Amino acid sequence: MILQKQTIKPSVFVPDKEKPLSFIFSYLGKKCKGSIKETFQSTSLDRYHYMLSVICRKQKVTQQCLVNSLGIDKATVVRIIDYLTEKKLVKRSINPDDRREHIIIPTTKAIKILPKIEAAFLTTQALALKGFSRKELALFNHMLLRIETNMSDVKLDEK
Amino acid sequence: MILQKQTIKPSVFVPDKEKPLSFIFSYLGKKCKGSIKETFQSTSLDRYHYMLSVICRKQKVTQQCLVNSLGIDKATVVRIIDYLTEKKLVKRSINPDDRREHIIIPTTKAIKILPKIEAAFLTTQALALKGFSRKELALFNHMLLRIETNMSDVKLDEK
DNA sequence: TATCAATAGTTGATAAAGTCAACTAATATT
DNA sequence: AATATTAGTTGACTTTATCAACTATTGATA
Repeated sequence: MILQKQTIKPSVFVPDKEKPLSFIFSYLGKKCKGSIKETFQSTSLDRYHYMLSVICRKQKVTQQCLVNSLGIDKATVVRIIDYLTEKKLVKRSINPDDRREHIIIPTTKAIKILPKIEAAFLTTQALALKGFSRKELALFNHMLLRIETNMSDVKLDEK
Repeated sequence: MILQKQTIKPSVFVPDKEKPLSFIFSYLGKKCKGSIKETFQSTSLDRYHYMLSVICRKQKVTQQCLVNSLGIDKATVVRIIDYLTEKKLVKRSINPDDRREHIIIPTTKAIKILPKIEAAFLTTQALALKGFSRKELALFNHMLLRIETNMSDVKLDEK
């Protein structure tokens, strides 16, 4: 007879009063990122998918604009743009109307992989929200929006 | 007359089809962590609030147990426990029933600040979910649970 | 118009948090 | 008794972030 050792292996996600929202959100965020990586198997880009999609979709994206869009530090943006430039996915271009600004231009390579990135977003979303009715989807989205509004004055914690 | 320059300053959180859940969750997670830090102003602990609360509340918490509870690498757990030990908030104690296991024991100092940590969790939660009816709260919680179940097979992305 | 303040971006030093592989010690399996 | 597995540790490394100091450019103002 095999005596299975009784180890404490609690579920990561037991809903109890004590589990803070910070953990739940961060945890689900990591899960979603993991899913996107699984779906978007590409040698050309292993991270910064959302950043690149913003660059591709918006017009005249400056680095400061990305700071505002993503809520990250400008120094971090510099390094990410360096990385994407190295990968030949974007180019910096000085704005003639304000020579301080660097407009980030996606390359054709980036434009090409954009649909795959967005497909990965949709696949992940479909996986996460599987079983949600149309009404529930709308409600959930609205709830997230309300939460964001409620927390708009709170500083981000980037660690 | 002051000519206000028209910069592109989009809201961080515009709900559109293209904004991936990964970003929304991570973003709200950071917001919540920021709120907890704001609320829990303490010299004794600036991070790992949730980790410490799990240690305080559960019985016989081993490091492996924390790996399972928080979904993080065992090497990371080692370093966090080192940090908490240095701060005199926990102690390692070898389990006599299985001398491989280190049971993490909270100190009285940790037990003392636990209510403050939990109060910060509740304050943040109240802020985030402000305006939610009792019914909506239950629904939201249930939706998060469904999402977690949907994604249980997906690997985490720890970056 | 000259001066000063503000803004966009860069850089360097540093910190936090994670990875992976190799390792020890203890326990479980066969 | 030999081997496999598990818990924890360590070292080298990577990613992602911070902050402060810096340049270049533009805006405000006296």
